[in-house]
Order: sequence, then C-alpha cells, then structure tokens
Amino acid sequence: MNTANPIRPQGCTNLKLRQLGRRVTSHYDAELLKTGLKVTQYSLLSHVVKLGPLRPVDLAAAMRMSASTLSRNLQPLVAQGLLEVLPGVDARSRLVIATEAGQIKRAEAQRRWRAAQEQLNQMLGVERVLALHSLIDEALELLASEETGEDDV
Amino acid sequence: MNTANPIRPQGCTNLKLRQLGRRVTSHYDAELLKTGLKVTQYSLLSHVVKLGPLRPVDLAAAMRMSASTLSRNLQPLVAQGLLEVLPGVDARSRLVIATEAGQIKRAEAQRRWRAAQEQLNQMLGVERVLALHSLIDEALELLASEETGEDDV
DNA sequence: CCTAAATAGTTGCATATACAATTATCAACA
DNA sequence: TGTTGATAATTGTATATGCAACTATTTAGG
Repeated sequence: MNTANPIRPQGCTNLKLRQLGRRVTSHYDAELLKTGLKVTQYSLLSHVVKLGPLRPVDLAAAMRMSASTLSRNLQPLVAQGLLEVLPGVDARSRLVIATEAGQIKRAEAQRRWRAAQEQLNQMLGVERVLALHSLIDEALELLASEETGEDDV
Repeated sequence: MNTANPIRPQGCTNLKLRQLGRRVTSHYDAELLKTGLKVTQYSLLSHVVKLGPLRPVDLAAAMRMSASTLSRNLQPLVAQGLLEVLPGVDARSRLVIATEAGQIKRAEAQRRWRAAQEQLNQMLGVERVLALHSLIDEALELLASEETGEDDV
C-alpha cells in the first residue's frame, strides 16, 4: 500500500549515533592509550587549554554538556595535576585552568589525536567525514534552542 | 601556505558525535519519560523482542556493544520484570527473552519512540535524517572489521 | 581420557552522563 | 535593607560504557 510516505528514515537515530559513537570512541582511545588520557579527557583538557581560564558553567556550555557531568569529569584531570580549579571572581564561581603539565600533556595528546583523526579520515574517506561533520553541525544548530521548552514569554 | 590539503575535516569527529549523541538522547528520553524507560533501555528491550530468545553474546553483537556492558544493562530491565535470563542450551550460555510485560511495555514505548523520531525528523528535516543515517551506516560498515587488529592469518 | 585452547558470562575498576536536590552566593526591587 | 528570585557549583542516585581479570564450560588434539 504505502499510503503516504515516499521515503522515511529507517531505524533509530539515537541507536545509530550511539553505535557509531562507541566504535569511534574506541578508535581514538586506542591511539591515545599511551598518553594515559581517554578521548573524552583529551577533549576536556583541550577545551580548557584553548579557552583559557574560564568558569565551569561556561566550559560546560562550550562543550554542550551538563554542569554536573563537567563537575565530575574535571576530577580525574585535577587528580593528575593537569587542571586546576581556582576561586573565581565570584565567591560562588570558579575558574578552570590548565597547569603547565596539562599544557604539555595536551600537546603530546594532540599529536595522537591528529593521528587518530587522520586514520579515521583514511578509513571512512575524507568526503564522508566532511559530510558527517557538516550534518552533525547542522543538527546541533537546529537542536540548539529547541527541546528546552522555549516559549520566549 | 596550505602546502597540500584542499579541504580537511575541522574538529574532532568523536567530540561531535558525542555532543549530538547527548542532545539526541535527551530528546528521546524526554518523550519516553512517561514509560519509565530510557532510550537505551528501549533499544535493548526492542532488540530482545524482535530477535527473540537469544544468547547475550549474540545480542551484544547485534547491538554492537561489549558483552560486559550488555551484562549490566540487562539488570534494570530484569529487575522491572521486562526481561528474563534463562539457562541456555549450554551450561555456560544463557537465553535472554522478553516477558509478557516486556512485550506490552515495548509496544507502548514504541509509540513514544516513533513520536520522538518523527519530531526529530521535523526538527532536522527528513532529508538530513536520511543522509545522517546513511552516513552512519556506511561508517559502521567501513569500521566493522577494522580496528581489531585483523590480520586474517 | 586428559590437557590446552577457545567460548560464554560476570565482576572489579574507572569513567561518562544527567536529573533532582542541595548549598552558597548574588542581584533586583519594593 | 531585607526578601525573593536568579545564578554557580556540587552531590545523591541511577544508568551507560568498556577493559582486564576471573570463573565455568566446551571443544580440539594427542
């Protein structure tokens, strides 16, 4: 019959994203193994190095993760002496900053990350990676304001 | 100078996948909230209902997740009486099966899932979702055998 | 038949993830 | 200036994720 829909997406977008995410994470993690960092930790460290001393709330926003997740994810890096959490301008806020060791570690890990990224480009084809990045960026853009119950009263 | 590369992917594929994954997960979870299931749990339950009694190892393979993760992810669903883990043909293996309650719950959750999926199609545009699915499927295919150190000796 | 390798599953450990609740502080305003 | 609502961060609780190590079987070879 096919009563109304020409082509409809098959399968669950979330499941697919998770499956690919798992696979890709393990790819980067394998390359980063020797640095002692997981790719999630590299991302976090890298953001702090680049965005320089900044408040957790701003870091969480930049990385599009919840503040509570960030709060916990900072801990392993602080424990390793790669990051520091200093008192902020406010008595309630803080400032996250990369230590000297953190900057060095990041530079080292960045080489590994680049190798992993380029290997991925090889395996998937640069075209495909570019297309995937574009789609993800567009999707993130389109989902940015939504979902929060934005009624702009 | 730009010595050799016409266009190279900007940013980290893993970070992007994670960011979109987080956003999309929360979208589905919001819709599934009333069923008491998270989208990860819905996926698992759904696979068991569809693939019928099967061994954990096969279920993990079908869902492309590690056996250890699956082992733990089964627990909340078993605790809720939606799944059962029965002795398998082997003394070492098991059989995972959906209970009556599990099948009912899955049918209910499926309606919610479909609503979430269609809402996502709306927000992103069907074209984009189709393109994303295709890219992910292709990437999973291309990464399927790799990465395991396959030397096919 | 017995041993070694392969297979199935779980568990210890560490991390990632987020919602809800909590604590602390700050800002607006009557 | 004192209350009230907003903001910043953390913590309790629950789940997701995987590697390495472990237990229990099974199978393959000698």
